[in-house]
Amino acid sequence: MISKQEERLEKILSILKLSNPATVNKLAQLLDVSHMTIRRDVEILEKEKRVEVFHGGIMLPDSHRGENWKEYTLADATSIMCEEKKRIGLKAALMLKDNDSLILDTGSTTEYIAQSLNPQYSLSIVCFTLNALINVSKLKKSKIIFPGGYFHRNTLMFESEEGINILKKNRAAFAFVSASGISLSLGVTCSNSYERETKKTIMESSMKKVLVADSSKFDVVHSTYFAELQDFDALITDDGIPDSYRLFCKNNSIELLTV
Amino acid sequence: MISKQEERLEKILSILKLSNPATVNKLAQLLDVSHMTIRRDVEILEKEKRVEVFHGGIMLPDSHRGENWKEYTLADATSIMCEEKKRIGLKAALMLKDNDSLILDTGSTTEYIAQSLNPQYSLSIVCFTLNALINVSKLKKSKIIFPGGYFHRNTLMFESEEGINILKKNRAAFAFVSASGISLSLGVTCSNSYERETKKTIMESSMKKVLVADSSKFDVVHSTYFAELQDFDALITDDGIPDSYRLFCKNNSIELLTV
DNA sequence: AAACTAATGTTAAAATAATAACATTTTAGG
DNA sequence: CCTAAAATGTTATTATTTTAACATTAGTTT
Repeated sequence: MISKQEERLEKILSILKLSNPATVNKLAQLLDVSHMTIRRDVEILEKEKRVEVFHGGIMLPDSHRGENWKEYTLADATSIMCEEKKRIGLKAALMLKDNDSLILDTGSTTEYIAQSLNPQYSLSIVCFTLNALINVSKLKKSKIIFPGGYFHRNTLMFESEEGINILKKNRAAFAFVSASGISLSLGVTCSNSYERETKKTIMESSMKKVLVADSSKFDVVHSTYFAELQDFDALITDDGIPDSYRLFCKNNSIELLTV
Repeated sequence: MISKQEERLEKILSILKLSNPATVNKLAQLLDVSHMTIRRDVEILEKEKRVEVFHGGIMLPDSHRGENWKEYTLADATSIMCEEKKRIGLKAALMLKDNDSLILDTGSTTEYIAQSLNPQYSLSIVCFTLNALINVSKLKKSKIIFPGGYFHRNTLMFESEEGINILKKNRAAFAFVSASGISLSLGVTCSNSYERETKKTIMESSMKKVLVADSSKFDVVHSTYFAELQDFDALITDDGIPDSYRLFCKNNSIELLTV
């Protein structure tokens, strides 16, 4: 025998699937019971982790929706320089106009670019990471090229010799390149040697090369060298960077955008 | 000139992307403004249909959320033969043991295979579609190879000459191949010509070739021919298939698994 | 810099939601 | 059919959120 309550629990979940979140009163009205009954039901569902409750509403937990991004993102709201990265990403996206082509390098900053791209534009986008791919695949009007290869779980990057060959066949108006270290004396570096060939090829295939990096990356050196700062046409960062870099950009006619 | 308010509006949307829904107070605290400022901002966003407001919180409308996982799946619970496909997918996944290698073809049935793979196993997986990739990327112990290339939005498939080359470098114990038509006289067919090269190469690179297809695909022909039924070592389907195929499998020592 | 305007902040009152205690109804067992 | 227990409903209280009116601050113009 199935109890009335069990039936209601399922009905509540069904309702939530269709309109998430819902209020206690709405559920009470729909199921024709008092708000306290709904509260008691919801309490059970919450203990079983089947719903999440907050003041004013009930909703399905992330895991029961498509929303469990955490698996596919490097962009963590609690991470350092998160706000700066978001601003940098937005600034980069705003450089583009309809019908532009771009190459998106790896990293969390470039993920914010992907999130900020205008869905109304018909862009041509090349990218290399699962997090970027998931974001750009939503852009219905844009053409997506994903060179692919072997998966590196920590960076969510795919890379291969053949992927490089696909990249070499393509050209882009813009390349948005990330870095984990930028130094005036030792150049621009990243953390993983497998990134090097891709990054170098990105630079060779694009017209306007834009370095995107928050200020924590400056005067920092990582293991793998892939470019000099003067190889870039523009730099988007936040205003925490040392003055020496401002001067260097001025002297080398690198467009400096601080957000 | 971009106003402070416009900046905040974007920030609010960014925050919502990462934690949906959010309360007015949370936003006020994060953005370091008063709750009234947030309210006035949210009012604007609501008028522009960019957020939805309810007593106790603000959230992104469905279309702007990660919740629309429909973007990344071919497996629609309301589609025909859905239950059969799920059972076929599970049966296929159960053929595997730890440390096995496999190639996952395109389609909704193979998506169910991806969903059914054992996360405890250390598998080596090659796949070609975004929907499969999103599922297998969760398998933390498995190695993922994604040949990549040009994106076809309707099938979520990526394909390219270079992708084929990556595939040729790899071998797998199992290939799970899908089809949109199976006929004794006209062979095994799919709907898109761009799938052909990939499918043929999958067959060449794998030891045990398993055709996965629900019974609605039998005695059906589609535009692109890529294999004969006897090229397969096993067939997983439901028991709605015509007897002629049962006989054919027996005569050609194709292992027939019905679920 | 003064005056004006727009934006933001403060506060208190009103509306809504959550909680708790108790009343009523329903259900199951004898 | 009666009783006890469980489930549900009612009501009052408390907590939270929303609204609205007004005060303050920041930005612009002259």
